[in-house]
Amino acid sequence: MSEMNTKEKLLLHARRRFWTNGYSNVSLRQIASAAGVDVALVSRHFGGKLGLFEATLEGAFNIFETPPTSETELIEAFVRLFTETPRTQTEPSAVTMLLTNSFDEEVGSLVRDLYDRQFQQSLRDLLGPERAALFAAVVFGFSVAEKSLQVDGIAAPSSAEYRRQLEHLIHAAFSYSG
Amino acid sequence: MSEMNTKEKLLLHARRRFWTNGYSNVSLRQIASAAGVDVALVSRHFGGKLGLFEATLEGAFNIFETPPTSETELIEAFVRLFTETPRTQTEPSAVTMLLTNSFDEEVGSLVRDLYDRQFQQSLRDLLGPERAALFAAVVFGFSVAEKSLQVDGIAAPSSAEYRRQLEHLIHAAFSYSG
DNA sequence: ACAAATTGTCAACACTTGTTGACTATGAGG
DNA sequence: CCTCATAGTCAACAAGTGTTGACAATTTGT
Repeated sequence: MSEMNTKEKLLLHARRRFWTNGYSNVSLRQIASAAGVDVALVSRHFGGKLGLFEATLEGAFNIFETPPTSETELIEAFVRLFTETPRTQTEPSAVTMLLTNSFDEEVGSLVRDLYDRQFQQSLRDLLGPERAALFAAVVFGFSVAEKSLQVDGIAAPSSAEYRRQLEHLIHAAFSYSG
Repeated sequence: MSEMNTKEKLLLHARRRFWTNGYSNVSLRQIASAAGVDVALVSRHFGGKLGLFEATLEGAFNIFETPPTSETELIEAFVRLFTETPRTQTEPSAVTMLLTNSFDEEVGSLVRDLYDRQFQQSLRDLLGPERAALFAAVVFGFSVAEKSLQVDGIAAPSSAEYRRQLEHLIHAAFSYSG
């Protein structure tokens, strides 16, 4: 970690804190301190707090090596986004980022638009609006119950049981006929 | 609204702002200003910011006239909690409150504990941990997709179609066998 | 080696935050 | 009427916010 330059260090810790605690609940001094760097360098490298946050969104939903063509391919990638975390196990996932930031007054619309443009849109094109919506609802509900409310009875993510529960509901979403 | 005393006015606007924007994202001055009241009166009447927030949680999950005894009764009440808002249509719902506050560092555990103690607990007792969890996941997913991400394809709440979509997924959650 | 651009350091800025204390109504009980 | 607790007003506080400018250090290009 010491072999990163300042920009990378800031970006790493910014993503960690912004994604898990929400944009408005994190101060630049907290991030800079965690990165072992002066606060002023944020404005220098990223133009300000908002610029730093936007930089953390780079490739947030970029989970395809190649754009998906079939339903199964897209669904598989989607499930992967929600069950795995981007780098290590301790890093917050893109789903957590959505839950903590989509309500924020300053970056809420930014985050929602990004999600819709980079993800929900392709879901809609492939599945149609109703099934795409139910699909997203199911998969987000799982994340909320697990990450946000920490409801008992939901298996640990990345476990086989978790996938089984999730796929059961996904199947239900697909069997919906408006 | 002018026939309310200061304490009631503060409570009303505090609930509105705390529940829709999250505890840390709202300042006492915003609330006091919206209520047309001096800031210092918050500490006078509620002891401080945290006391005011806790006061807004009074009866947040209190949607039963009488405690539910059957599954259908409990499910009905649960669906009502998620599709209706407590007072008027413009007031934030308890679900919104959970989504905006359960991640907060200062009040997150408070809110999560309250939800579990006052709601998920009785769900678990009646349905067992797995089905209770899936049930909560389904119903929360709906709220996230609608309120937080504003996904297209999900019908407006309190519409018949919304209930139909929701009940379809709920039925799926109940048909799960671990 | 020199000049120039980039990167880092430090202190200050204007502003907002929650909270407190002194002071002034206001109104009820003796 | 006087007293006194409750309610409201106002100004200040220490702490924390994002951002900026002046300066030093370091790296880069020639």
